Amino acid sequence: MSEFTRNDQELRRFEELEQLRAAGINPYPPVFEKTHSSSSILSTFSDDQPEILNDVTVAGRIMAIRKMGKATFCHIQDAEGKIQIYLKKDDLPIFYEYLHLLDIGDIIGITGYVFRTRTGEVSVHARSAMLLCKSLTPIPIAKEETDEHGNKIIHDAFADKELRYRRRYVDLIVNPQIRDTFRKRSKIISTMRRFFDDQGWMEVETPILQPLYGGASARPFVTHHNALDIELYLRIALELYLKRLIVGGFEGVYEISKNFRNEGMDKTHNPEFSMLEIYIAYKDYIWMMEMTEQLISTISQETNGSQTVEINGKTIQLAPPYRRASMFDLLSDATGMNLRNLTRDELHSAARKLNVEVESTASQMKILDEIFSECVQPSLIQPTFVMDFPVEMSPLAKAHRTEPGLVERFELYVNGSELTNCFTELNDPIDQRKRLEEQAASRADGDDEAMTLDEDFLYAIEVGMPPTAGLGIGIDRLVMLLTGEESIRDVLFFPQMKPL
RNA sequence: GAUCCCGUAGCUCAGUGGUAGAGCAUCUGACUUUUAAUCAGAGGGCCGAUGGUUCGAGACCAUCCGGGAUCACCA
Repeated sequence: MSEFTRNDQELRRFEELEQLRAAGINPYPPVFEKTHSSSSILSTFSDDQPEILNDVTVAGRIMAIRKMGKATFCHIQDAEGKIQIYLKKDDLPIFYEYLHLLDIGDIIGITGYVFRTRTGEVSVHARSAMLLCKSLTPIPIAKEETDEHGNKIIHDAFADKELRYRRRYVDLIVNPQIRDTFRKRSKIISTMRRFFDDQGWMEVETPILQPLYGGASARPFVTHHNALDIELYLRIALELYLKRLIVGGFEGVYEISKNFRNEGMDKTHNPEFSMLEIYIAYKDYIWMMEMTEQLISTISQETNGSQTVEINGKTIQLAPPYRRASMFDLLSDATGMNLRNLTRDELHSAARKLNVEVESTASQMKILDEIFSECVQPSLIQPTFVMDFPVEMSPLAKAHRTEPGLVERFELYVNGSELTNCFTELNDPIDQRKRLEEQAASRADGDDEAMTLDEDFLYAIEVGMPPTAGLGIGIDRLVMLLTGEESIRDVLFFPQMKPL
């Protein structure tokens, strides 16, 4: 980036690097053996028995230097936090000679004993010190102050959102509190895996590059395979391949992986995003509701040590059971109208009465969806299973066992947004073909998000899939819920950005 | 795609028509338990880009580029 226009601070660091090399110091040694982390020292230290920590070796990035002539204090930051280092010229005659060549951002290793300073901070008094990595470009310096009320004040924080996303590695150094979000993300996914593995369900991998895409309504990314000279699509969902594996005889399979959708970006959409999909043979969506409750509450407990989360002053209760309500009951509760089995014209006039704006060309499903999004969805703060959708909205879900025109499907809403999607999977090959042919027809009519007709998938369903329940969870949104982050960009290390 | 806001030093920001500023960071000096260390001094800028108005533009106008927020699209 600044490859050709180094600023004065960078140029000076290059000079320092040469001086260090000239002095016989390797600025990039290959290995360093730590014995302690910053947090382990801080939690172990005892004023009564300081000798317990008489010989510790720590390493980290220099975040602050306070030089006082023949003694210097600095703070180093490692994966777990910061600790103060006390460097005294008398104890480190050689290291102290080139201390002036070190900067904030450099990584050093220290061996010494732990003590408490006069002002009360547990610190490492260095007996030896060495440079582990010379930093050639300055990082923004955030300074923290604690005022008389104990409030933490941060000065000169690295706050430019764009730069923070583009240079996440700097963000992670300078704003280490965001590491917690990503630790939680990792914990959420590992807890999920363990939950499934404990049940004997198998993690699988299916193609990302697909000759046909399906399993959701979305526009795909297109790429090209040179050797075969064909177009390939980046998958928009995992569903159709995972169902093929249920056909193949596995009775519980799941995949946690990226999906790709070629659509707009905003606070809840990134072009690539992480999904869990899981399919369990011989189960239905009622069973899957209970499983989902157990899964979400377990993940919350493991991640936050609690089954409630606070978001914008709202306390959200994630302990089971969750409210269950049919889509049309929720609609009639919210609007005072029965919207089931209405014609398109009737739905248009209902939308007008409700002040819900819809395009004049909107289909029945589109209008229902709009009314639901406007009138019902924002009120679904506590976890709610919204059940039993119109068949036209769900071409891969099984017809409802008692309600004509509906399918056995639920979406779990929490804090006003959709978190999961589930159905009793359609395994009637005749019905499945009919539904996908209808999709193909609306596709031919210009709906470029309607599903494509995947003959091989239909063949698999004809071979025969046992009764099966399937569940999808948007991992990023789950992470947002459990970390309180309001933008998907804040739960992705490297959100999609426009190229510079 | 629409509307609003933003773009000035490495970072955070001030500067509403008259010689480019502050704090931190950086450099020099002092200081052997400091902690936003302190004290004394110094360097650092194509004010996002281009065009215009003006005697004079960082500021006003236009266009463009980049970003943010809200909305629309999108599950």
